[in-house]
Amino acid sequence: MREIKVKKGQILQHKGDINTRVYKVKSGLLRSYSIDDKGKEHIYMFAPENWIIADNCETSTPCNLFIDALEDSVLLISEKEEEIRNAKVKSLVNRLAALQDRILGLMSSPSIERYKKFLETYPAITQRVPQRMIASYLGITPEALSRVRKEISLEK
Amino acid sequence: MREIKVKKGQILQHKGDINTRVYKVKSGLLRSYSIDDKGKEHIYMFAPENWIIADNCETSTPCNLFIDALEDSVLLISEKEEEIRNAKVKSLVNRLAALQDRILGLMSSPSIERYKKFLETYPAITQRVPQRMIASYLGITPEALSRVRKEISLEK
DNA sequence: GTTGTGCATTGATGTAGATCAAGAAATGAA
DNA sequence: TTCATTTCTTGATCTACATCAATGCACAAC
Repeated sequence: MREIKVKKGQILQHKGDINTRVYKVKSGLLRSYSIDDKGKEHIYMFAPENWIIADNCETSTPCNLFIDALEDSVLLISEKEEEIRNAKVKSLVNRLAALQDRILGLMSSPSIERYKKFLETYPAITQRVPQRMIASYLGITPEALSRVRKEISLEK
Repeated sequence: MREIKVKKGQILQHKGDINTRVYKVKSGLLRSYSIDDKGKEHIYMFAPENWIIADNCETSTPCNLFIDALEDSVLLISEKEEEIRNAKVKSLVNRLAALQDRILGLMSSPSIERYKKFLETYPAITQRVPQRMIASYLGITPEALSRVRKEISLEK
């Protein structure tokens, strides 16, 4: 378990790496994302202070995700094996609950609802990343998010 | 931890219930699903033999999911608290990995790719449930799945 | 200052998949 | 068996969101 500092833009993990590390964010902001066949980025998660981020793939298989820093950050790095020994079941179950919500949202809610929920759930993130990244997290294009925001502003 | 038998169609858990139970399937097949504002069902998961199924919500809060039996089944019921004590971190991490795949698939793959992957990943389930339920799991309508299947049959 | 470079917005058009409606085929019950 | 119910398919139309393209803005580098 050691501490490192990374600069904004630095890539910690590439897709295809065999990476056995887990990152805990002490300060700053990381994200994980995939790049699809057409070269499009899809953000899987944001990790601000006190969050833990890693690819959930098997310890020995190549990662599916990239992880990089959206802000200058300070991280604690630990090995997955160690993490598996220390992880609290409770916090994993909470994470399962969040993913369940995300899946059901993707299947049943239109983009405007997903965006409103994001604003409620992660108000701090909204201030810290460009809108196109929120769009990517929501599974829509920046253009679509821009129109959603316009529609919300007209509702008021 | 007790064993019960349930008939096909029997509902084990309603959305809104405070349900602290976890079901392990000894034989048969369960599913969990939500119903959205427009009354549409969205299947969250299928649980065949040896799978564990439950709503991932907080122990004390109302569930988001329905759980029912798609076949006559034999189940082992345990309490969530007990389950949290006994759960293996490894199996939870595997589940996280599966959900990660599902989310990235919903965001980046067209329905035909999601269906092909489903066939590879859960070939047994395909034989046991009506197609409209697979459509529901994939986040598309039965009509759309029917057309996807037609397209696949023409590819060959 | 000027000249990028990335981001947000807006408009025009395209498309995957939804919805609606009708038949056909399979399944189950009496 | 027959009748009813559910499931699957097919066609016509609709819509949410994507794509493509142009413009305006902010902010950083020089």
